[in-house]
Amino acid sequence: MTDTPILHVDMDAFYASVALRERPDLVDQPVVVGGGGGRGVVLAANYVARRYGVRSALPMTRVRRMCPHVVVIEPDYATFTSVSSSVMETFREVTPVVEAMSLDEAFLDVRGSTRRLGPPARIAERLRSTIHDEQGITCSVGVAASVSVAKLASRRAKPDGVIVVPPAEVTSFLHPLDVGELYGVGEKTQALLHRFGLLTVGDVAHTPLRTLQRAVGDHLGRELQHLAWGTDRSELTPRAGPHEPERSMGADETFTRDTDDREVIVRELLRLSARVAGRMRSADVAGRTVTLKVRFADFTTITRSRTLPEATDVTVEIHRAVTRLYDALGLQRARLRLVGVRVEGLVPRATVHRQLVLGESEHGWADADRAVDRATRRFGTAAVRPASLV
DNA sequence: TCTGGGGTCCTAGGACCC
DNA sequence: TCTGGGGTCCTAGGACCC
Repeated sequence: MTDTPILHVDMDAFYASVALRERPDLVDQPVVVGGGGGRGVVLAANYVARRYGVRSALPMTRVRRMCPHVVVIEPDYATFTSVSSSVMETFREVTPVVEAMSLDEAFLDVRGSTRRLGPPARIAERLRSTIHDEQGITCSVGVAASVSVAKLASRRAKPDGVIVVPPAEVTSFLHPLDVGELYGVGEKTQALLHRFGLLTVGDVAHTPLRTLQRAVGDHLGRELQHLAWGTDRSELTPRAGPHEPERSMGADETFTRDTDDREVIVRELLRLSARVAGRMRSADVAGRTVTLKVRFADFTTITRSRTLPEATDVTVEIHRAVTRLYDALGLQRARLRLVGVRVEGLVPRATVHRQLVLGESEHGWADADRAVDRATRRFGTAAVRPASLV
């Protein structure tokens, strides 16, 4: 038995590390993976680039100013996904209790593995060397009794290290940290807590629950108190992939240039509706609530949603719903930066029984979609498009 | 030439029902 | 006639995570 059964394994600069396997000549140069053109942001930066202050989510325009000789590599998701699958397989050779958080990180519960493989720290090193040998990338591992402490430990261990935080050391590890380090505390909540004079995790730990809840709300207040004492969950939910099954599916796209042209916008909504509906059909789900997202040139963002009488996975129906929502906004000359389409309330398609309204005949759009799906599978996405997109 | 795209969860108010 | 909870659904926004 072990008192630190939770491992958090996190690949170091995952996308950048994978990209650099193909370009070993670049390892000593600042490299970022991300959309190079126009309005992209950094997906991952290697550690050389980080010395210039380059971080994930930074606009590429700023990156080029900070580090003019940076090398920008376009993301190759197919490769990222396949490396991720192999890494997750490696995890499962250690324990069946793996909770994947994303392509590049997962929690492992090794309670059942210590008899066979030794203490958690040894398991962590074994994982690290296997992944390094098989995939040519490094990772860091945090080991603790609970999920959030393990996660903070892996961050501290980066890059290419392991940190074990035994129960007796949890508070001395956690309490000096800034509140912003806690999971669920982002920029806004950090600023709020700082304004209340709560700077460190220790400050939060020693604040009465009621006070905390008045500041950040009932739910988050309680959550923070647990995080601050390391008494968050230690049970994992084994999951094969990052999200499974999904509660919503959506797609959005930033225009290369802001636009107020209804025709351009409605056509983009069709493209996005087709993308979302297609993914819903391949996942065998349908959904009732359709949401339009609009981001204006000044970056303010609004959403408008509509719940349909019946769940759908039909491109034309989703497109019709978001187009109505868009028209109902009554925009005049407002320039849009981004539009998005999302369908929520997903249920297995098999549970959806369409009731045809009396007097309304089946339009055949669902059949048309399935024909498109078949053609797409045979000839690729470029082969079949709605007429207005050709 | 600032600020992507995929998600999840929480809050809060109003409608509606019991 | 006045006063009430509780629960669920819908909508909009916001914060957060990777």
